[in-house]
Parts: sequence; C-alpha cells; structure tokens
Amino acid sequence: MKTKDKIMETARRLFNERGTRHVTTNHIAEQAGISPGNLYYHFRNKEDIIRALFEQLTAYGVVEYQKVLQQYPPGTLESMEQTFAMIQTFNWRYRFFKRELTALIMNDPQLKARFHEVNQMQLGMIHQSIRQAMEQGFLRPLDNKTLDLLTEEVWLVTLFWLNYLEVGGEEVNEQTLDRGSEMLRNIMVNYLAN
Amino acid sequence: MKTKDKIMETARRLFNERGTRHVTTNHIAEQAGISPGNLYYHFRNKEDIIRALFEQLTAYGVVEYQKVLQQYPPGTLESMEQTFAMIQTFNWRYRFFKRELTALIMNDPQLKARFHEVNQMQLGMIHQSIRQAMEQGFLRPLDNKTLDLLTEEVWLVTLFWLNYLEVGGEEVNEQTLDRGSEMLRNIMVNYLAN
Amino acid sequence: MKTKDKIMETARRLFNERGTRHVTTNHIAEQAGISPGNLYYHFRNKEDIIRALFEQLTAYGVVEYQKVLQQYPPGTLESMEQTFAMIQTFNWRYRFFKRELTALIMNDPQLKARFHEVNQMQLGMIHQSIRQAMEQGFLRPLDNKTLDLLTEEVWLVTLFWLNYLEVGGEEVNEQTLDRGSEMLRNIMVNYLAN
Amino acid sequence: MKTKDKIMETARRLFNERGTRHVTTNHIAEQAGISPGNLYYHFRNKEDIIRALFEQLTAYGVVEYQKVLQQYPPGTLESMEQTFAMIQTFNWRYRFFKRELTALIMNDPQLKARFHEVNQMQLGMIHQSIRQAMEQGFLRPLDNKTLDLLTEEVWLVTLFWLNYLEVGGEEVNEQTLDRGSEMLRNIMVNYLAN
DNA sequence: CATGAATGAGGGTTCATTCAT
DNA sequence: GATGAATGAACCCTCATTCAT
Repeated sequence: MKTKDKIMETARRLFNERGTRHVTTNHIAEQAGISPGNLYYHFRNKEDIIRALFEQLTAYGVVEYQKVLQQYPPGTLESMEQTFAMIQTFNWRYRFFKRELTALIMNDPQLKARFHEVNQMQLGMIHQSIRQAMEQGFLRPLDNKTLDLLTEEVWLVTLFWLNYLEVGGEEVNEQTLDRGSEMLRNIMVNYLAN
Repeated sequence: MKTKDKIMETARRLFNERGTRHVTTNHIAEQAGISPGNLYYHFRNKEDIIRALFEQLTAYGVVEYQKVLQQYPPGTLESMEQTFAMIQTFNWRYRFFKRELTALIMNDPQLKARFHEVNQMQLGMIHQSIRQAMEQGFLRPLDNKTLDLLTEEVWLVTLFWLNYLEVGGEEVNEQTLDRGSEMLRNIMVNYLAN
Repeated sequence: MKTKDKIMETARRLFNERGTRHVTTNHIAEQAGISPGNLYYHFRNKEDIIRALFEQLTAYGVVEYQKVLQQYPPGTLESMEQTFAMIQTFNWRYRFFKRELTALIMNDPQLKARFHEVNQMQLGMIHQSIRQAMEQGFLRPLDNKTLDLLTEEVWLVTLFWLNYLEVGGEEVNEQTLDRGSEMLRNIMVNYLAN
Repeated sequence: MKTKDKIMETARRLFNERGTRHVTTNHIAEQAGISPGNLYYHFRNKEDIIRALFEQLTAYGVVEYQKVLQQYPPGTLESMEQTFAMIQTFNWRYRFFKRELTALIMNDPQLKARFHEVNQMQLGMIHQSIRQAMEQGFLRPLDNKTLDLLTEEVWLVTLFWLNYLEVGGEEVNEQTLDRGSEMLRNIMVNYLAN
C-alpha cells in the first residue's frame, strides 16, 4: 500500500474511533508507521486529509451506484433499497464524516462547496429515479410538489439513518440497518401504483 | 442577568456561530465580560457548560410542550405540527448541539446518558400522541410495527430537519422550516382516517 | 472551637494528607465550613497559616517537654527516651512540616528565621541534657568534640526518624516508633558509665 | 550536548535553586534555550523529568560505588567513609530530590515504587558491607539486632546529613561535609574490634 | 465576623506545522 | 520520499487573593 493510502486508511479509522478533534496528525503518522514530516509531504494539512477522504467516499459511491443500476432495473423498489444499503455502507465506513458534517463544512469552505455539489447530484439522482419509477408505472402519478417532498424524505432518511442510530445509542448492525430499509419501504409503499 | 446565565447565553451564541471546537473558555469569558477564573467559578469546565445548555434546552422544551398540549387537542395533526415547529425553534436556538451531537456525546459519557434518557422520553411522547390520534379516530388503525416505524420516521425528521437544511446549504427561515412541516404532513396524510 | 482554630486544624489535617502544594486555601475554607473570605480575615495568607501551625507545634512542644522533665529526672536515659517519643508525636501530628521543611523555609524567610531560632534552642537543650547526664555520672566523661557530635547525632535521629520511616515506605505506628527509640538507646548505650 | 541532557541539567539546577514547586516547565525550556513544545517532545511532563533525574542519580551512584570498591577494600572504615562522601556529592548535586523526597513520592506512585526499590538495594549494600567488616575482623562480632540497627543508623545519617545541614542553616562545604564523616566515624568507632 | 462572587496572572500541556538533514 | 527534532501560539484550567455587601 502506498504511503498516501496508508495515511488515509489510518486517518479514516482513527477519525471514526475518536472524532477528528481528538486525532492529531502526529497520531495518524505514528499509527501509519511514518514520520510527521512525511505526512505533510503527502498532504498539505489535516483538512486536506479530510477532503481527500470525502473524495474517496464520493468516488467509491459513484462506482458502486453504477453496479447497483446494472443489477437492478432503475426505478424499482429493489434498486432503491440496494442504493440505500450501499450508501449506509459508506456512511458507516466514513462515519466520522456525517457525524461531524456541519462542523466540518462550517470551517472549510472548500469542503463545503464540494459537498454541496455532490449532495445536489445525489438528490438529483434520487429525484430522477423516483420519476422513472412513476413513468414506468411502479408508482402512482404524483404532482411535482409531492414528488419533491418524497425525494427529500428519502434523502433525509438515507443521509441521517446512521446518525439516528448513533444518537439513539443503538448499535449499527445488519438488523438496525435493515430497520432503515424497512422505514424507506414503509414510506414508498404509500405511493405504489394500486 | 445573573453571571451564570450570561455565560450560558454567550456560550450558546458562540457555539452556534463557530462550533464548540473553535470557541475557547477564555473567549466565552471575554465576550461575557467576565474573567476566565469567574467562568470556572460557575462551571467546572467547558463540557459542564454544554451539559447545562442541554438541560436548559430540555427544560424549556418540556414547558413549551405543555403549552402546545393546552392549546391544541393532543393527537391531532395540529398539535403534531405545532410540536414540530416548537422543537425546530429550540433546535435552531441550540443548533450547535444537534449539529455536533454525536461528537459531543462520544466524548462525554455523562451527556450521553442524559441525552438518551431525554431522547427516549421524547420518542415515547410521539408514540403516545400517534396512538391517541388513532384511538380518537383521526388516524386509521395501524398495526404495531407500522406504528413504531411511523413514530421513528416522525422523530427522525423532527431531529434532523435543521441539519438537513444546514448541510444542504439552505438558509433556515420561516419558509424552509415550513417545508419541514409540509414533509411531516405529507407523511401523516397517508395514515389519516378517510 | 474558634474559627481560627478550625482553620488551623483543617489545614494541618489536609497538609498532612496531601502536602501543602496540593491543598488550596479555598479547599481549607470549604473543609472548615467557612468562606474563603473569612479565612483571609483570620490569616493574611497561606504562609501565615503554616507559620501559625509551626508556632503551635513549638508551643505545645515546650509545654510537653516541661511535663517530661517533671516526671523523669533530667539527664537520665528515661527522660531522653520520653522526650524522643514526645517529639515523634508532634512530628507525626505536623508531619507535613518536617516533610517539606527545606522547601518551606526556602520560600519564607520569616519562617526560616523562626525555625532556626527554635532549632538552636532544642539543640541546646539536648546538649545540656547530655552534659547533665555526664555530670551526674550516668554517662562516662566525654571530651567536647565527642559531646557535640553525640548531641547532633541524637538530634538528627530525632528530627528525621519519621522522614526515614516515610521514605522507606514503612507505616508509622507504635512498633516503628519504638524502633527509633531503640536506635537512640543503641547510640547512648556506648556512652554509659559502666 | 543533547537537548534531552540540556533539559535535565537545566531542570536539576533550577530545582536545586528554587524547589520543584517554583520552577515551571516554561521556565526550564526558556533557560535551556528551547521552546516549551520541545521540552514536551522529550519528556511527557514535569514528573517525567524528575523521574529521569532520579534514574540519572541512581545510575551515576552505581558507577561511582564500583569505583570506591575498587580503590578501597570493602568492609573497611575507609571504604565506608568514601562511600559516604560519594553519596553526599550526589545528594548535593540533586539536593532538590532529598529535600522534597516525601512530597515527591507522595504524588508520584511510579517514582515512589522506584525509589523504594533503590533504597532497599542501598540498605542491603550497607548491611552487607558491615557484615563483611565483621567477618574480616575489622568490627567486633554483633548480634543480628544490633547489626540491623547499626545499618539503619548509618543509612539514616547518610540519607539526611545534607538535610540536617540545610535545615540548620549551615552552608554545605568541605568542612560541614567532613563533620558528617566524623559523625559516621564516631558511630563506627564504638564497634571496632578490640 | 462572615460571605462568596470575582480577579487575572500564570501553570502545565497540546498540536498543527516546519525544516534541516 | 522520508525523518524527527523543533516551534510557538494557544488551550484549558488553577488558585491565592480581594472586596463589595
């Protein structure tokens, strides 16, 4: 594994375990088995590592989303649930990120801009996917406002389900992740075509 | 205003503006117009201030909830919307708290325990309020599992609506808060008794 | 009990338990059940309390020494042993003092001067007591130099026996205090008139 | 000189001059000509420096003791006096240590354990050295109890002679150190063979 | 005599970051 | 690419002491 990757992996792990605040760059370097100076050769600063991790998360997400779309017909309930499950995997893998999201983007305009970009894209994808389901007759016809609200509802649950579990003190495991899926299904079921 | 209150008000404001991480105790003291030592006369440490703010938030919430219940018949859509609106007010007033929630409770076991306690209580109140609505015929009969899911759905939206707006880069104002209400209504409308 | 005495008793106890460094004036006040301000009404500062405790120790010592001299003929082994035992009682009761002695007098010239005064007096008393024992025939005749050395030997053991036990990790109890007496006897036995 | 050594040398000097209590880490750093952060790069905290100084003192002591044993036949009066003189050198060089000994080990369990270890070892060496002197006929035969008491007497004087001088307000110089030697000789002379 | 809120200098310590090697 | 000693501003917090009441 390249040094740069070693740093990112270590940082991700430690950030998840203790929060970005309580993980120092020297600590990351030590755990990665390199010197502090070397860390700064590969990254300009701590925020730079966080940004890199976000890009990694995003890139992985795009790839995995393509895979889901290839396996499950877009616009079906199955594809939505698979997408949800996939996103939860990343939300868990990079859980420090969603956990501290607001704080992180509050102090890093660059990250903020980038996150908004990606966020808009993802919202758009959900929007489109619901419209497709409608057009293909899986869902009953919805007016624009309802469609928008439904889109946001789905996205809100997807974004914050892990946070919801964490602040509720629930362990994150197959069962609790499934409950998130169930909630999504419970939302969608009201819009199924007859 | 008592010094203790002055500290809490100042801390709340600064935490909201910059995040707990970037607000130092000396800074709070300075902005509150007192000496650093005096701050520590009233609070044992920074976490102690955060805990006090959480208790304040909770206490206010209980009082306001009683007011809502007196004005609107419990179990009605109106009472649920009013409760939602009321909670958003507090979520906004103490927005640093929900924003950094996971990080905060990760590093303060005392706060963690207390938050869970309150969280359970609030979940319970929503659960009960939905059941009442059902029993009074506002909502159609729901099996237990659906009732539980609906409860959590409502709570998740209530908890994270502000976060959702913030990470989406949307301003928090009457209009965007109303959109949250609309989302709730959109959820509930599917369960109304015809 | 008068407030002033309450302060001194509390201070003595806490100093013994934790060392002067780790006992704050606020802590003394709290434990004595008075306000910090009140403490400063009775004593000018922390050093003032320590000085007062030293004077107390000295005054008690003088009184007790008189009692010993009344019960046991001056210049006898018995009187020396009783004096030793009596001093150990005070060394224990005010053990923080001997423990931190050098540090304390290093930073308080007033205490330093006073301690030297008392110390000289006590050395003089031992000197005289040994000379008396010699003159009365309990001890064999000693030249001046030997007499001086013996005096200092006795005084050194008396001063530091408790310290010796403490740094050795030994509990201070009747048995270990007796061992100090034995040591003294072991020293004196070599000078007894046959 | 290495930075670590520079820190230790500076700390030792300042501790001796003003007592550990009145020497701050920033002060040590400043006097050593380095930054506060650098001091903490080499030592975890102030106690760590004190512990390191104790280890240094101990290590030097072991080396010097070997030298004494090589120059003077073990078990002779000369070797005992040389050992005493050597220890006084270190007691002086690290005088803050013996001065504040009880206070230091009271607040640092690690140092306490280590000191006890070393202290036991040293007591053992004196014990053995006296027994050797006995077996070689320098000293007259002693019963076990007397041998133990004599050992402790020698050790007590060795440990506290400098303290004795300091609290007595006497300067530490060749003459006053010699008086310590004389006292030791005065003790031993009573146990010489015929 | 007594209270207790208030002061503020300064203590130990941290940590993102740099830079000579 | 990599090392690791070094920087220094800043952080949280302490505590002897004061003073209005």
